[in-house]
Amino acid sequence: MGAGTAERRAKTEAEQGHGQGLRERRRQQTRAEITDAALELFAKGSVAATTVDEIAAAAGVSPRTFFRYFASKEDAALPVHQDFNAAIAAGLPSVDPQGELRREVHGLYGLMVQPYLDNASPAAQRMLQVTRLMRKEPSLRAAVVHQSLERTEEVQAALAARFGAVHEDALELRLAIDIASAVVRASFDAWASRLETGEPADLAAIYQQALDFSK
Amino acid sequence: MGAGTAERRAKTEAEQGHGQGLRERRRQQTRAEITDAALELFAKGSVAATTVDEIAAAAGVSPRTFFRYFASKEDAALPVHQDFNAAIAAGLPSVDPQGELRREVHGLYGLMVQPYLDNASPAAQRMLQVTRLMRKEPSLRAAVVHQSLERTEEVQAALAARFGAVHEDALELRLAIDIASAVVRASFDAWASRLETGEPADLAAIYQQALDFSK
DNA sequence: TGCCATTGTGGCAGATACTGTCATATTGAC
DNA sequence: GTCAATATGACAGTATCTGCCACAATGGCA
Repeated sequence: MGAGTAERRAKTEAEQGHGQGLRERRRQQTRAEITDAALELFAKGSVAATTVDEIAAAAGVSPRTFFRYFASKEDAALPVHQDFNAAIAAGLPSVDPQGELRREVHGLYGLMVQPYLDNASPAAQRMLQVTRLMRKEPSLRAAVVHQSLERTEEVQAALAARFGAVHEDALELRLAIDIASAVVRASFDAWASRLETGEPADLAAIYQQALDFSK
Repeated sequence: MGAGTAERRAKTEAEQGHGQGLRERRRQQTRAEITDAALELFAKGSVAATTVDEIAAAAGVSPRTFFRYFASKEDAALPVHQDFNAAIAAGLPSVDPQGELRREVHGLYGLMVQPYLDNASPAAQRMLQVTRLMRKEPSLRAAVVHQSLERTEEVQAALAARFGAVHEDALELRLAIDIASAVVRASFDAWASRLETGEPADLAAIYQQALDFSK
């Protein structure tokens, strides 16, 4: 295994260039396979009728491993919504502590829709697929709300620190976050709903409408 | 049918006056006992550390019976929030289909806070106890949001029918409901929060502040 | 008052979700 | 090439929740 080993090493380090090492890339791949399996099974049958064991088998991993990637079968179908956490984290530094509360928070949550403005993009197609499924599955909607709730608590803490004494009252901050979150969710829902019925739907326009209405 | 039969009939109907018969009253009593047991155990330990078996034992019923009353241990602590459904149902007829959407929906959801405006009332004390517990227990918060989500779907259907063609667009209706719901939840939370820290707190004033802020 | 349909309850078995732990294999750094 | 870190799988165990059945309590009706 002399030359073979060296070869393997070189390959490994080259791969670190984009994916942080083979290990991490393999992890992302497994994660994606679980998600694909879950979405397919959910679409074929239903969320309730699909077991974790089935998803794990379809993805080629053990049930135990499934739970190392996702906390529940619902979460397996919604990794898209975890990207939201990244979007929020990335946008936090841009929040102006002196700015108007509602405006700043809407600006922050508006980042969530950015990646999906082009209906034809793969990201948008994926999001549409999930949102469509969500419209039929109450348990998925509940899971999204659950994720949203957890995110809310973190965002509130982060924003409270950032706004400091300007908004020491938690009431308005919490409300601003919940409203911004509702605007985003309603926009995605309406977007998927309209495309489902064949209507043309522009996510940017829908989001703007929702935003205006919320004020 | 003799006089005896008539007498029994009358007695039965008299009981229906407050409790709809002994059966229903007994049911309410059992329900309350389960809730009390759950709240006590949750407060003593934590929601996660408390099992359904323990709650059932403390309430003097079998675990099987527990699940005939509540779908989960979290729900057992939150029957208060099911009163919301009754409040909404009662208020639906008063919604003006010609009125402004946001205004009407806020009017409807505002009914939820009505029973708790007097801080000293037993209902308010009970609500405070639950809300305080909720602030420490993420799983209870999640359960409340879950109940809220289910209620939302029903309310949306009812209001869509009531508003008819005036608001054929689901986006604004959904958003109005979600915002009104968030206003109520944030108000209760701030109310409990301020009383917890010893501050004076007027639920009516807080709700008004939240309402103004949301516009 | 007595009969009967309805309804509440408990016990049991079982499916499913999830977690801790250990042994094993793979990866990656030196 | 060796060793530490990490990923996986298998296993056992706990908790949630449901269907089913037998039994008891209730309430309508003759």
